[in-house]
Amino acid sequence: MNPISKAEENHLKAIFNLCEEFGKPASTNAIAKIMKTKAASVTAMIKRLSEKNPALVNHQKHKGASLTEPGKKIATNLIRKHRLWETFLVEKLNFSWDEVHEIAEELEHIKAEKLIDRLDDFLGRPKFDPHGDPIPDADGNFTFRKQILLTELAEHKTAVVVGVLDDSPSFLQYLDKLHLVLGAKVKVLERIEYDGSNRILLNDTHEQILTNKVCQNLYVKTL
Amino acid sequence: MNPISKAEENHLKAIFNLCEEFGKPASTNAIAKIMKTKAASVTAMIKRLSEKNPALVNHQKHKGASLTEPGKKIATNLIRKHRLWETFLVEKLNFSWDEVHEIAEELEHIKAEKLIDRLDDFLGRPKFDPHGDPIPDADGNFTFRKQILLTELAEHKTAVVVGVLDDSPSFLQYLDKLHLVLGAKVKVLERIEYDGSNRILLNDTHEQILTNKVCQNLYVKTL
DNA sequence: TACCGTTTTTAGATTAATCTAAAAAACATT
DNA sequence: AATGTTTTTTAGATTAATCTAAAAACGGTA
Ligand SMILES: [Mn+2]
Ligand SMILES: [Mn+2]
Ligand SMILES: [Mn+2]
Ligand SMILES: [Mn+2]
Repeated sequence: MNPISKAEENHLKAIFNLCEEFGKPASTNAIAKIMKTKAASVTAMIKRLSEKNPALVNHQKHKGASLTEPGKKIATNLIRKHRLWETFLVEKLNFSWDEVHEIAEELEHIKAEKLIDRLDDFLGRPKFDPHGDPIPDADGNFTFRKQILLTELAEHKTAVVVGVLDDSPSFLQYLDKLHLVLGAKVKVLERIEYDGSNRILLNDTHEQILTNKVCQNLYVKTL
Repeated sequence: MNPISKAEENHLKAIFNLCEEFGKPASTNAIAKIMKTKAASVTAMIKRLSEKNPALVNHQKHKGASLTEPGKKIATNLIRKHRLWETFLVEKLNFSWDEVHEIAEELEHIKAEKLIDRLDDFLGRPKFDPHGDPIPDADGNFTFRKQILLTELAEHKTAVVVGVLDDSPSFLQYLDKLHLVLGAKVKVLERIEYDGSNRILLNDTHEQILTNKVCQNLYVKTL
């Protein structure tokens, strides 16, 4: 019964992410939305995953799904693989940060522990991926980093861009246009009350306006 | 009807290789053997592939299968991907030549033209893979190289190892043990009539005996 | 607490990819 | 040409992964 299929892996990852985000079991509907399938299909999948040996998800009817320890192990390993491949694509193959997610979505399902460990070495055991998301180590431990949204940075304070909340291609491309790449230095010169937009100083040199929406999706770390 | 599945791709590759090797349509049984399935399953798959739009295989009942031009395009592109990934694994991730086939068997199915072209660039557009097999370019053209089996090299002649016919891990590992890697220089000192074994001089320094079976699976190129 | 809208599950169907067993066709050998 | 063996195809079944439609359960509000 063992080898885990791509569909099963993607469900596990969806459940993991939803549980992390909301701190409670993932609903059938929410999972279906991520998987681009229907709630009925998710119910069937959850049933199969919870009957695996060992069980990969916990599930009581109408109460949502969460992962067991073996399930979490698989999910974090998928995230590890996804983020390492994204890093490879950006660092070694010169892809831009908005192009790599889709491809990594496929590469993450390649099953060869040795491959991913060698890739990790080749990349110099990076701790964060091109979007600033932490890459779990082989044991599933994430590196925690104190970060806040740019909307939470006090006026007149300076910080460095370290990640994004929204990682959609359109947002990432827009950030490129604004020169807001990882590592960029931003100082909040003025927060405009009227519409929540922010006048910022970029890399000590350029002044520009960032909408509230942009600032709500940018993670920064104070110096 | 379009996106081609992994199972379909593997069948196309099997048909391509069989047609190349024997110069005639591939039999259901031969394909089944490569795919590790049954003849009945292959018949079903061939039917589906020949009813695709465009058709990928030519097939008349009881007469074997061969590829159409669109089918050949897909097959050579798979071979290109397989061999580029093998090269990546050996050159960049320090895998040995006997470990890479299985992993490449999975990686070859990742669908992203840009990925494979970038990988090709990253590797320096190699013409041959770690087993000495030619890597087709993006248009499907293979680099031809004049090569013979070591059994065909005349006594007292010198040549360089450029490839293997058998690429099974056990043979490759045995070659490593014999220091018969790609690029090694071999001179046939004596061909022993009794059992077809060969006394050779390796890299101008070491003398050793190679069985007929080994020599029948080693490609060399005269200087 | 009874009702109503929403969410989840069940029931039943479909498609791809495989299997086994049986029938049909092709091939080979007297 | 007749017969027997091998190969290929057909028929029918199975499993994973999905769907739609209907039934059941849940949760909030009157
Ligand atoms: Mn995925
Ligand atoms: Mn990422
Ligand atoms: Mn393959
Ligand atoms: Mn190879």
